[in-house]
Amino acid sequence: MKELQSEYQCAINLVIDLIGGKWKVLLLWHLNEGDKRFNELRRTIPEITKKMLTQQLRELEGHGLVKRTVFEEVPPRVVYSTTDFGHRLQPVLYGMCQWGDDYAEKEGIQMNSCWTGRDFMKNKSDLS
Amino acid sequence: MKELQSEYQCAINLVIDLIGGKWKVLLLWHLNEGDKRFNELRRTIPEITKKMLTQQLRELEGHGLVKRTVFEEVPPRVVYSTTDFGHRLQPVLYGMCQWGDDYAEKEGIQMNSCWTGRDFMKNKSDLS
DNA sequence: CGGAATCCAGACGGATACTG
DNA sequence: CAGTATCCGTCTGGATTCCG
Repeated sequence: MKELQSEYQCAINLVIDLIGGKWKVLLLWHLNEGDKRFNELRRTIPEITKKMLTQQLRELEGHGLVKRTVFEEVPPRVVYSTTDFGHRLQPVLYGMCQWGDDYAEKEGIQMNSCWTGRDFMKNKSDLS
Repeated sequence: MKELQSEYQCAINLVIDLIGGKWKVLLLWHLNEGDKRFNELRRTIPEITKKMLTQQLRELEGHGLVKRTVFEEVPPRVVYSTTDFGHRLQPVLYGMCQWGDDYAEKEGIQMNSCWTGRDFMKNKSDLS
């Protein structure tokens, strides 16, 4: 488990320690859609291994960005969701996504089935 | 040099490839304050080694987020700045910083001299 | 001043086997 | 189903030295 420092020069450094790395932002993004089970996340992100998924979810949980709920059933069911604080990151993730979309368009990079910034926008206006 | 994929599942993945890692977000954040020379960046971020600084700046340049300008003088002078597109990420970085500040406050983490989201806010209202 | 080259440790990530 | 445990290779990042 990655320990935070007791002191930071700049908030950006803290943010990098909290959500840096290859998977965390992606996990938070997908969890913002709604609660997800372990294997549901694996299907959503096929490239991640069980080991990495467990590890990253545990760190997010440890830093209070993700909540892990265990239902004592057989077979066991575990549901992951963002905490209120983790959820507060959503506008930022959304901004990142939009910026990424713009970059992809500018550079002619193909974007696939996944939930993108534009989809999100469309979805929001559908709701209103 | 990290090559981008020709196709992405999700814009977030593209964004991670563009500005992921330990240094890029921090560099873009500092470059948004204004153009900076190589050793100026080193002083701003004392923990980064020359190798990493060069490497990360080159990748940012290669992806069109940072511009590198060489002045043919003795001693040589090289100035780095954000491109227009790199600059478009600023609101996102600002949002990250604010969120990080909130986290630090919530968790009682000390924040130091560096340019933070709040400082930025203060600065903007000073200008207006 | 602004790098490049080299070497090395540790983090990251894959495969496989096992478990309540 | 939702993990743990272990082994192992790759690869990123850090320290140091050298260079025009």
